[in-house]
Amino acid sequence: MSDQLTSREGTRERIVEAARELFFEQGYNATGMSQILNRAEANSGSLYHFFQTKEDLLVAVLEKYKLMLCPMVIEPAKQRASDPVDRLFAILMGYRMLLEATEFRLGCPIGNLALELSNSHPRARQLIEENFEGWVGEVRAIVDEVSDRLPEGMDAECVATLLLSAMEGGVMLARTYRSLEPFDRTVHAVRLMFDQLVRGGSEWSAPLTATSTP
Amino acid sequence: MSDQLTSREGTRERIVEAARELFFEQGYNATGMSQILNRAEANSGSLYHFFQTKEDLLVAVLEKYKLMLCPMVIEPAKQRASDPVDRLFAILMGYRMLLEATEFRLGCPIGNLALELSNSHPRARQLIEENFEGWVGEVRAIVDEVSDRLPEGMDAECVATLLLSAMEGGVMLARTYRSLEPFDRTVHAVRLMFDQLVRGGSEWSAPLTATSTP
DNA sequence: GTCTATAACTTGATAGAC
DNA sequence: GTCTATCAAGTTATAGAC
Repeated sequence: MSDQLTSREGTRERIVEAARELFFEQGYNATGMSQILNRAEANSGSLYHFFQTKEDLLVAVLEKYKLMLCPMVIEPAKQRASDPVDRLFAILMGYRMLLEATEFRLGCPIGNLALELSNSHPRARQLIEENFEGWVGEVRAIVDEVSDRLPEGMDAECVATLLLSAMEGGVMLARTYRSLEPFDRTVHAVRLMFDQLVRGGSEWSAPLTATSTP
Repeated sequence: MSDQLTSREGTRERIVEAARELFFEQGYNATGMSQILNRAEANSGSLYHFFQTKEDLLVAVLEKYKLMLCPMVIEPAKQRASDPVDRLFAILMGYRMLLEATEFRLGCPIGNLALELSNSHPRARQLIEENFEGWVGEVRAIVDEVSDRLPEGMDAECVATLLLSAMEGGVMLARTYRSLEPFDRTVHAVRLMFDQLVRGGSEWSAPLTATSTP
């Protein structure tokens, strides 16, 4: 760290951040390099000094998202709730808050790029996969805390994957409908099923097997 | 019908179909008009005779998808299963089959366009909403057949919305991972929760209230 | 590392003959 | 309704001075 006296890295970071915001708001193909340069207040020469192609810049954005997962998504949710199950839904509520605050313009930046680029940009696809994998890993770690209460045939990986799918789908519907209702309906359905699944929630810790009464 | 002797409508339909395929495979912004003309084997003059702008063509594609929902998605699934709950999951399996057949290149054409265009193309956003609304309506009608077995606090609209969100999220993950595993995990989790929710499936029709034993 | 100017190409869309 | 030719603007990327 601090290995070189040269370059405060200010310009590079400004460019990555501008690209990140614009890709988030408009998508990758709809965002032009000139637009990125405007927002970053940088010049073409600077951009292509750091990144050889537009796709290289996209890669840098997706690397940044991997670093942002915990400080921006996971930790804030953990601070808002202490019970494991509540923490899972606090993560989902983070996306709900963003949808509301931006009037449905912003949802999940990764999901945004996933469908647009998975067929055409292999390096981006790989990094998007790693971003999803990070999300599922963090969420699975929380689910693991209550995994003794999961019924047979259901493991923490399954639950975490469902939470990610439901979140991404719910965000997609909310942005399309410009309403929180489909997102809320999705989360409500998951929560209700979830409560039946990890029967009893945090108060009880009695492990459950196939057929049992509350 | 057959109101005019002129124009067999062949060209217009070829253009719409070519655009539909390319938007599905590549997205809207990544598809150029010239590419559409190539695939449709038509000329620029013909295209702009039928559609004033690229967005007008997109609108025609989304109108076509509304007509395709039942014959291409709902009815085939209904033919593959007779029990209502099985029919719901047969619809999801339709998307799984498409993912598999296209090696994860094609998932849901509407979800594809939803995230790309919801911020920037109001007319498209409205039509995408109508497509989702059609899907949820068809699925809700199936859920209604077992709605007497849903627990308190859960209605058919909620269940149908969860199924759409889970499908869209599952498709997104499968296309990103280039694997059916995340899709299957998602569906498996929903199915397990579902079976607990509409306890017993089609054999039993005993309505359930809050706390009860299997 | 940053600047300006611009190359090389593609884009969505149009004009006008047929 | 179809054709060819083409426009103006925008695209990603580069060149070369500073």
